[in-house]
Order: sequence, then structure tokens, then C-alpha cells
Amino acid sequence: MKPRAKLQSERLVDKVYAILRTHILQGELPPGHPLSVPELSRQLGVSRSPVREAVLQLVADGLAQEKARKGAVVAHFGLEDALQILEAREVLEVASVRIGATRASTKDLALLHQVLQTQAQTIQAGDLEGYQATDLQFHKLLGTLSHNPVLERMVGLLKDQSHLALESAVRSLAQLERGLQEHQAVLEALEARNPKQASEALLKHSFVCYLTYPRGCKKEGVLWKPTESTPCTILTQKPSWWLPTSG
Amino acid sequence: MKPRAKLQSERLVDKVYAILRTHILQGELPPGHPLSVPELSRQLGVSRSPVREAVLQLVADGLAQEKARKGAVVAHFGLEDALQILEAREVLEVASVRIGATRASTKDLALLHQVLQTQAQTIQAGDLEGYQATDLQFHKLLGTLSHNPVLERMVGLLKDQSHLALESAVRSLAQLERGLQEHQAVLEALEARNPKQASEALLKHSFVCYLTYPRGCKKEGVLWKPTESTPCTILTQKPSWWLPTSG
DNA sequence: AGTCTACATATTACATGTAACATGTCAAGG
DNA sequence: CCTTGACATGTTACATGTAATATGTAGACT
Repeated sequence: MKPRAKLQSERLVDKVYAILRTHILQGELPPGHPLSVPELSRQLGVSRSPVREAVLQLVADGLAQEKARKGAVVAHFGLEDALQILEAREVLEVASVRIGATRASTKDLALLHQVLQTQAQTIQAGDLEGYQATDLQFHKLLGTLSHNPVLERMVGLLKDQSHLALESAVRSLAQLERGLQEHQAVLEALEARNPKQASEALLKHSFVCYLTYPRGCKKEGVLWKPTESTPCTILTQKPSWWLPTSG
Repeated sequence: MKPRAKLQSERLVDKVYAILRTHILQGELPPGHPLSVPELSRQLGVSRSPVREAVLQLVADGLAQEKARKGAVVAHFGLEDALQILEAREVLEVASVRIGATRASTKDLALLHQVLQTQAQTIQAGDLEGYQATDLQFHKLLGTLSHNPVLERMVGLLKDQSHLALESAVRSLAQLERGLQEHQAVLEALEARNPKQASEALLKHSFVCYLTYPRGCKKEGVLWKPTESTPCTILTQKPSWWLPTSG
């Protein structure tokens, strides 16, 4: 038995989990990539036990998918999965803010003010990275307004999942020669003088744009209005955010 | 090495998980009870590995709580935790039904009709157990209306958690000699001729009743109206369902 | 009595051994 | 050509070994 290094107060499981999670969210471990326990344990220089537990944790958090006796892979989501995740995320974030409106402390609001001030400075300085950082901070703070750790945790999980889902969905389409085939489909429909097929083909392509910047496109629904008569074939039903929520 | 029984298509982890989950939800493993991996492995006649993974799964699903190097226990929730879980559950169930209203298939609705018909029969027959069974079916079906597996899973997890939380919160107070101390607190306040303290004491006690039947009490808010001027001391802020949702 | 220490016990956290299972290759046989 | 099956490879799923760590308890000391 080889004597291992002295036990820290931190557990190896947590370290391994953090490493894998970071690599997945950074995109270094791409969607669909197998998470082989022996392989990872070799690469990380630890035994298989903590790696196994970390992978299980990733599966439980929705960042990996597992099939019995076939091992786990980095979660790869299709368009439908991505939309479902975004829908769930929206439900929870909206609820979180709605509750927060009556429950947030003045300190919470002060913090939000402070972040926005910082963000204003980044704009003046033309600091794009800083802007994005404060944007993340702002949204993270929004999630805490409800003072409900149960909601907070689920919002956090869905944030990671949607991040991965966007990357996954975009990439899975991007790998189809960056949408070339979609362009070809549009052209084919045009050549066939088929208006419905052409508009549907373009709509399908536009989903990629929507998925890339889901938050931004929602406010300006202009591009989507004309499509109501020809619902997208990807979804059997329109998602909830298709129309402005009535309540 | 002792040769183990032939491998089934089912995994031991899943069996152990199912057993533990059932026992927890049935109340045979009470909240706070330690989930010792060696002990359970002895009782179940399997090795520690599958037990460990099953316990981790329980922790991930919120039915157990773990502290580093101290092991896991069956989740025990306080009043505040229970309210937070119920709040999250309400958010998700309401959203699920709202989405389902536009997305449910006619088959879904037919199934719901069928369940209600069965339930009507149970009422006529005076079959209380059957009534409760159809009640569960109905709520379970409601969760599937959104056709969003992400939402469905979270609703399911929160359903289990709230079940445990109610048992846990009620039991934790019930163990305080079944609310005797709360009654005493009310009496003390009365003897002190302190109206505010007395009403707060009774309100605190009433929470137990609310927690026991959270769904039923909400519709008739009569008992709660007078308390608005004297917010409950348990929560720093009123929960979202205190007032009818505006949106 | 009250507190400390030393020991006993039990458990976690990690490491490792191994049979069942999945998958790819490759050659023999239809 | 297509299918089949033996073989090689790699992994999962389960079992078990062990040092570090937490906890309870008896006895020594103040």
C-alpha cells in the first residue's frame, strides 16, 4: 500500500468535482466526451473512488449523463433539451425575483446598486470583460433575493446546465458545417418556390441565434411575430415564452 | 474473495436507493437518523460501495444531509426549511400547470378526466384510501402536463422533500410534548395581559396546523387575515403565499 | 466536582482487487 | 458480401483493505 499524502481538511472528491465542473463549463471537456473513471483517475493522480463520486455528483447536478453499465459522458443537449432547460430556468428566475421584490433587504438592494454603478463604469471605460463580469454578478445577486436556499440552489444548477446546453446545442449545429446545411435548406426551398418550407427552414436556423443570446432577443419579438402562423417544427408545442406571459 | 451472486440487469445501487428512499418516506428511518454506510451494508447484506453511492444519491435528491467526515443523516428540516421547500414546490407546480394549460395533449386531459371519475367513485363508496390514491395520481399527472422533463424532475424531488419536511417539522414540534410548550406560551402571554405576544404565540402554534395540511388551509385564509398586523416571528419576511399572488 | 488525557470504538475517505459486462477487431464460415 | 463468434481491450459495478478522523468513556490530575 502506497502511503498517500496527508489528509487535508478539504476532500479530494470536492477538488475533483470542482476541476471537472470547471473544465466542462470552460468547454475543455466538450459535450458528449466520455468521463472514464480509470482514465480520469490516472490523469488526476488520484484513485478511482473520489473520481467516481465526483462524476456521480456531476450526474446529479445535470452536467453529465449516465447510462447503466456504459458510463457517464459530459451532458450533451439537443435543441429540445436546451429549450426545456431555459424554460425551467426562466420559471425559477422570474419567481425568484418576484418573491425577492417583497423580501429583499435594503442591503441586498444596496449591493445591486453598487454592482450597477460598477457596470456603468465599465461601459464608460469600454471594458467589455468587466461588463460581462458585473452582468454575472448582477444575475447571481438576483438569485439570492428570495432568501430561499432551495430556490437559489436550483437556479444555480439550471444556470450551469443552460450554459452547457447553449454551448452544446450551438456546437451540435455548428458542427454541421456551421449552419451551412441550414442555409442550403433555405436555398432549396426558395428554388422550389415553396414559401412555407422556406420560412420554416429559416426559422429553424434562427433558433441558433436565439439560443446564443436567449436573454437579449426576448425583448424584441419582432423577428418572431410573423412565424406564429407557421410554428416551428422542432417543438411540438410553442414554449411558454413564445408569447408574453399573461399573468 | 467471496464470489457474489450473479449480476442482474438491475444494479444493487438502485435497489439500495429504492429501499432507503421508501423507508425514509414511510418514516421508518426518521429524520435525523444516521445513515451509517457500514451499518447499512451489514443490514442489507451488500458491500459498502453500493450503499455509499445510494446515500450520495439521497443527499443529491435532498432526502439526506451530509457533513464532511461526519456522515449523512436522514434530512431533518426545521420550520423555516419546510416553508422554503413548500414555497419552491408551489412555484414549480403552479408554473407546471400554467404551462400545461397551453401544452397539454387531449390525451393528458382525458387521463385527468378518468382519474377524477375514479375519484368520484371512491367518494361514493366511502373509500378513503382509494380517494387518497387517486389524489396522488391527479397531482402526479398535473406535474407531467408541461411536457418538460426538467420541471417534472424538480417537482418530483420537491414533492418527496416536502413530504419529509412536513413529517420532520411536525414531528420536531410534536416531540416538544405535542405543542404543550406552545400552549403554555400562549397561556403565559395571556396571564401577562400582553395581546401582541399572545397572538404571536398562537400564530406560531398554528403554523403546525398549516404545515400539516398546507394545501387545504390556503383557500380559506380567514384565520390568517388578522395576523397581518403582527407578522410571525419565525420568518423574517412573510412567505409569498401569504397574500394572493398578484400575477 | 470538574477538566484533561489516553485509550477504545466506529466511521469516513481514499485506495485497490476483481468478476461481469460492453465493444471493437478480425478471421472463419454461410 | 454478410454474418458469426472467438479474442482482446477497457470499463463498470461491486467488494474489500487501511490510514486519518470523529466520538465516547474511563481514569488521572488539579
